[in-house]
Amino acid sequence: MTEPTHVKDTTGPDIALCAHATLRRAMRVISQSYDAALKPAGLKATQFTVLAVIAGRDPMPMTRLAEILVMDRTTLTRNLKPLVAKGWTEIGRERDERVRLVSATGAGKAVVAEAIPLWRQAQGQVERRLGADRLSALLGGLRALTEDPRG
Amino acid sequence: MTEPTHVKDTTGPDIALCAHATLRRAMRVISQSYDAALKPAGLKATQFTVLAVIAGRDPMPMTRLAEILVMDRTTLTRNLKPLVAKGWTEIGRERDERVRLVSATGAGKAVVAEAIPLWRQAQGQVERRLGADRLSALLGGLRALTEDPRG
DNA sequence: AGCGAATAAGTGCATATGCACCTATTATGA
DNA sequence: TCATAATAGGTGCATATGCACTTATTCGCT
Repeated sequence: MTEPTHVKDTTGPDIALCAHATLRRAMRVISQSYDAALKPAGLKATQFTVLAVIAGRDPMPMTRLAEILVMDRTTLTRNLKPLVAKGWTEIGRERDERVRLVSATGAGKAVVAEAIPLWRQAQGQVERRLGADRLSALLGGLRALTEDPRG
Repeated sequence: MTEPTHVKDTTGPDIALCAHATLRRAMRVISQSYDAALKPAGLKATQFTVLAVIAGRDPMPMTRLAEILVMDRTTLTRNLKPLVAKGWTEIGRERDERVRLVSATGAGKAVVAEAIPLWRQAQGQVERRLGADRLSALLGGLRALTEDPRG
């Protein structure tokens, strides 16, 4: 690879072409949109994502959940804290004392159910904005960015 | 960080279709890639973005910089702290005592120059992965997501 | 049985993020 | 001029993020 990007001056690369800067900027904007939509349910967007995944599955080890969420294990540990504090998530044990089994409580599943229509609002806004096709292509590109080259 | 895994959810919305979850997941992966590439320069990816923008412009008020970066004003205040602490950024004053003028020091501009080849590495990886056309389309979609509907 | 490797998870540190609320300064208008 | 609004910015609180390091438990092998 010779010239991956075009940098026209000596002061810096064009931030508009930077995949990281563009992603992070979009993430900030979209997060606020989803956070606002989910506010009536008392959930942040990130918490909704975690809780929705937990709610649809059997209790599973932290590391497994982190894999599913493509999230650092130690980040997950802390992201679960407010969910446990609110009684939406439980941390259980099994024979192997090293393992923590994460699961959603009844209240947790109820909150997810309550939040789904709110989530749909935010998701609908994005869809209307880009169009279903463009959004689908966008998410596909993001997934391609995220996938393990070896996987 | 862990490897991506297929997510199938029978009770809630499919997280794979959620714009927020997909964006955030991609952001985590890409951030780590850029952070790792920029590590030799002693910069995080977010710091590089801020510093690169500052370095290419005249001193400007915090609020103006926050607008350019599409970043919350109070987030910017704190993001500048480590940059000031390392002597890469300066906060100046003008006649209007309310205003803080943000600018890059000589050392700050030097660090950006040092980091640009490292940034190119990370950017090149992403380009090779998706192809220039797909990456261009992806970033275009992300910008469309970020833009103010009212212009 | 017992030792070392592997595995599962937590902590310390530093940064990133944004809302609600606050202070300080400047502009405005009766 | 002075009360008030508008503007620029900071703080407190809570969460999100991940690397380096640590602890606890189990596995594998001899």
